[in-house]
Amino acid sequence: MTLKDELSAIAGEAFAAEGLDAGLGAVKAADRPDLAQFQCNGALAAAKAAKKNPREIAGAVADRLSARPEFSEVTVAGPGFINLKLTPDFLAARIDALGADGRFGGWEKETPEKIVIDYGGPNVAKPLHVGHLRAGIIGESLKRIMRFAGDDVTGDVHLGDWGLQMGQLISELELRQPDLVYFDPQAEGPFPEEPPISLSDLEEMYPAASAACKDDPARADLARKATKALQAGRPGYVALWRHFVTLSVNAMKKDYADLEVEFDLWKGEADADPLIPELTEDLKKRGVLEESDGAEIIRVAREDDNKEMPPIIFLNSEGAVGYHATDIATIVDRKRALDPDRILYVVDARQRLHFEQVFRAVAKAGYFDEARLEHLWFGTMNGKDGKPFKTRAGGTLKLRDLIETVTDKARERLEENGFAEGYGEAETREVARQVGVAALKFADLSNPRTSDYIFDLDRFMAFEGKTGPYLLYASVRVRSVIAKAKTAGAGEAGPAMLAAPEEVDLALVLLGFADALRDAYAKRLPHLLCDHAFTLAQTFSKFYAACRIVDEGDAKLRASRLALASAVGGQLDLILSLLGFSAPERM
RNA sequence: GCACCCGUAGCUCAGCUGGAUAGAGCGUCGCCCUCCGAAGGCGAAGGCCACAGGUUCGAAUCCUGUCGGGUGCGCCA
Repeated sequence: MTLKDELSAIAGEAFAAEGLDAGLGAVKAADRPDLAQFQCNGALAAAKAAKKNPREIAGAVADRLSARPEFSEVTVAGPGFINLKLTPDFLAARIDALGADGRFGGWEKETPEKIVIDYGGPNVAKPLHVGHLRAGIIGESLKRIMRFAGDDVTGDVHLGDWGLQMGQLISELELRQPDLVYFDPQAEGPFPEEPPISLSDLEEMYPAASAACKDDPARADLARKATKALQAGRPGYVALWRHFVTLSVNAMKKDYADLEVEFDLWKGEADADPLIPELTEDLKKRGVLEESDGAEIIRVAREDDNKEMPPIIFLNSEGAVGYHATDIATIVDRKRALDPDRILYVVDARQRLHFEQVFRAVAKAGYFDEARLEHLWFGTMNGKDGKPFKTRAGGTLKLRDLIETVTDKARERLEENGFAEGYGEAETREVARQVGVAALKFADLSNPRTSDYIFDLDRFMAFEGKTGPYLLYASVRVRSVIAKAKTAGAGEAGPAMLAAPEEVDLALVLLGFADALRDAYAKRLPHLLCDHAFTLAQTFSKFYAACRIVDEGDAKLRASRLALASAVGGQLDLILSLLGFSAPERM
């Protein structure tokens, strides 16, 4: 139970005792911190429903709350706000409990679920670029948040490895090097272990093939035919396809590792392909598949739709599958392999219609409960001009280059501050990566998931204010002061004694973690956790500036402040890990 | 054309299951290191919440309309 839940329950009892709905007791953080710590606006709603004077109701409820031991002050203000302040003893007891809790006050789910989270979705043959950032970063954080809350979570990268783009690549190589053994229709293998091309060849071929297909229908037809042949299992094509996937995945793994994005499964569209024949039969049997213009489609429009809802093309007129079909088959595959309660998709907002279609189709077929499939769409990333992000040269920025830029910038900053002196090259490099990645990830995560946002490298690399490095700096400082206390013989942490306003504020923020985590979980919005982390770091900095710790003369006060600092350190580091990055030992 | 997302401080954005003086970071202007790490802290200036109606005791928040920006809409993913 979170602190606000607890206070809401107490206020709810008071409303109930007045013969009113207990739900009116909802307590929230005060809008006016100068007047209160928490407030309850239930009397206003109650008055509206009962046509009574809100101040009268608020007064009656406030009288009951004043009798409770938790509050030091209960007042009615304005049209009927009930303002609440907790006693220092109550807060201190909660802080003591939080300090003894290995979860640092973190919320825990009552009934855990088994969840598959599908994020990443990188395309084989295309290097990771900034467009892949958000899915990886947001998905990773949601995965960690859910896991911490108690869910059994499996993260799957879900590679784009089976669509037309594979046929485009195969046909492209066939046009360039028709003599390769892979293109002999009779060849059965075995085929060479070594790929016939390099990663950079692959990266160059894809845009070329894609552009060629766009301009030339005959060329596009070759690609479609190759796609179909691949999907039908032509040995040379399959062998070549494996090379493409391997080359590409190896490069991706390094990029994701540097970003601290980790997948449990490296499955792709192709892994669901074997289910297609069976599903085609089954869908026909269930009467959801129908023939139209030579393709096999599933109609997903509904009576009450207020917009056009095009059908899904399950098999195109060539008999090949696209991503609608593989997404449906993947759901069936996951159900069989893992039987999850829920499947979450962290994918660009532009795919909203697609997922709506897929979810409707699996519901129509009875494969999965539509309400347990969630498309957690995120906003598009734009450049400073508000248009989709491009480099100055007009191309896409590779993730690899971005990681390097960010690391170099962090390193410059470390050197300015004299960090590099006395530390080895390896440590300096790793710290620079951590700082850079924290800047990058926090900049992304601190925007609400659903908002579009402007990708501004200069702004992300400014390490002042509400940034990842600010959080890291706070964490490092907490650790540093605790270490100093130890070497100075300042004693151990002890029971909380909250006297200074900075101490009370810090205690309130620490106790707000459960609410922040629960909200971030429930809404699948990591930025709510970012906000809490920033507030925590900021409130700690104020406390740190106002209250001496190591050289505080009063031993009990010193022990209390050490306890506060160590709770901040623990909670902050925990949150950083839930966001998907971590603080270095020093910076 | 239809549907969806959005328009809040000079900039980038929170706040949107209606409630008290609309918040943060950056930028600007001041102040604070003989004091546990100044990537820090303190303070100031800065807003007819796109516009117009409506509902309400009360609207940035809900409803309608207008203007402006973005996205999606059967054989790409």
